[in-house]
Amino acid sequence: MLSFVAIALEIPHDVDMPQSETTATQGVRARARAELVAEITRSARTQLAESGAAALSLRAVARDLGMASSAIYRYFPSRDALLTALIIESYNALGEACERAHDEADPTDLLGRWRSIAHAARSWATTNPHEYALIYGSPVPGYAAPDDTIDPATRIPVLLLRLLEDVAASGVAVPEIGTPVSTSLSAQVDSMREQIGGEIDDALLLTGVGAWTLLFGLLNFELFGQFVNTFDDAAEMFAFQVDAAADRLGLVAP
Amino acid sequence: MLSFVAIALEIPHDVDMPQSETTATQGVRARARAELVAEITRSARTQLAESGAAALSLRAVARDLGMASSAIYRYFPSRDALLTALIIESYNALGEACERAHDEADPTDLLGRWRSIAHAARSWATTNPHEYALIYGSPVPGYAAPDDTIDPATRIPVLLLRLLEDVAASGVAVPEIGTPVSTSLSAQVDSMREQIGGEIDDALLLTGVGAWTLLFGLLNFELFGQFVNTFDDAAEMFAFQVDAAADRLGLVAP
DNA sequence: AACAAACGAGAGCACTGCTCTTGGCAATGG
DNA sequence: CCATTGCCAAGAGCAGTGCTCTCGTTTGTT
Repeated sequence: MLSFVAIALEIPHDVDMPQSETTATQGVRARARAELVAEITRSARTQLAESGAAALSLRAVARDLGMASSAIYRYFPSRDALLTALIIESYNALGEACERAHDEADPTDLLGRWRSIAHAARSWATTNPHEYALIYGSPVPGYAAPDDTIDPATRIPVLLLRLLEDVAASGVAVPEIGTPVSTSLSAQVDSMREQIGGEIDDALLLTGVGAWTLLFGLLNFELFGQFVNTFDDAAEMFAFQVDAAADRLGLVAP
Repeated sequence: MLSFVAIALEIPHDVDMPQSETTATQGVRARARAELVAEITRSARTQLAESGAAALSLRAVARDLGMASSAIYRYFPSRDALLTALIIESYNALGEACERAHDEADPTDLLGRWRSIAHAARSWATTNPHEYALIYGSPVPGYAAPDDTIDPATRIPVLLLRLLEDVAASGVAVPEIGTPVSTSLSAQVDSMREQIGGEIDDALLLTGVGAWTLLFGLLNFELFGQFVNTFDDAAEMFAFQVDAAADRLGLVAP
């Protein structure tokens, strides 16, 4: 059967589980429930890491946990809900890995911070390819990402925006872009700047979006097999393109 | 039942179907077989376009064609084989769309040729999102792309390389890259240049890879929902980044 | 005409997500 | 303190899937 004792100790990434607000006061009932939810996601995460998202089976996690498949539905209303939990976990794991790498870098070394983020992202993606595919690959069939996922998904953009703000504040000269910004695009950038409330000018922001897009374009190409037979050691190509993007942002070693 | 007559007329893209080498001489048997294969892929393609790859069901196409599900296995050994045929078709459709757009542009207008390719790719991707996801999204579960797919997949890289060769031959000054090329990466580029046999120097080739990666990174972000709530009109962002990449390649309007 | 290969249909297996019902246990209210 | 209410696990069952095997039938070749 289930062993409730050893479970609460090993919840890997701190994903906001539905463990209400009370942990001990609200009785053992709610706690056992939270632990079981964690146990289900743990088993599902293992299955995802081994075989990928499409092979994730509710019945298999039920077997793994030694319970009836129908009992899973007491904790997750559908397979998509379980997948959503895994998506949120993956976004948070990737975001946390990048944030930690970023925060370990010298704050005054803007180039080092950018490199840390980029290589942390690649490191996480290559060691967790199925989780990466889950969040940056094609969305699962007819599955629309619920609102719960957009917040964890913004961790990396937010992190990059923090970096861009420091770039803007540092006063380094961002290379000119030889491309005019249409009024429509400028309006979009304005509304975006309003949301984040920083002081990043159009050129830097748009170049940053390009760097962000290139970063994950590289990871997609590497992990989804577009580089095979051509750049089999994608690490070198990745490092180069990351540095090239940094150059466009005006990032230089201190 | 099946209507063999009207089928052979509307095979959309010229995918190399297993129609042996003889079309009329080898009897009606082989022809009926080829037509049925085409009919199966046609139905599967419709189902893919409507509901996505994961929802593609062999039994559903069998029902659509009015035949037993087991009969499908006379033509495709597995569901993955059917998916592979659709992947090849999609690669060819996208490649052909880009090639046609490219060939319609003024050959001396290098910027126009790049823009044509990029916007043709986006146009195809946005009108065929499920097909796009099939080839540029996460690979289906434990499914390894067979060798038949790598050839159609190279159509776009080949097309871009053709363009880069003309850029190199045109003698326009490609902007310097402020990033050193490691010896290991240089070796990879050398072996790649050996395969394609052109005269594109390291900087141009690597910048081209960056442009190629950025192009599909943008499409992935747009189609897989990473731009929602931020750049809802991804067309503007796409056009800007495409032009910015062109600028890095030294492409200018004639 | 005889034979062999290809073929379509059906039954069946193991699997999936999901629903409904049944019976037991825990937490709370009178 | 007992009874009621709600939570929970389990089982059966439904509709669907990919895939296999067998069994007649059709088709093409010798």
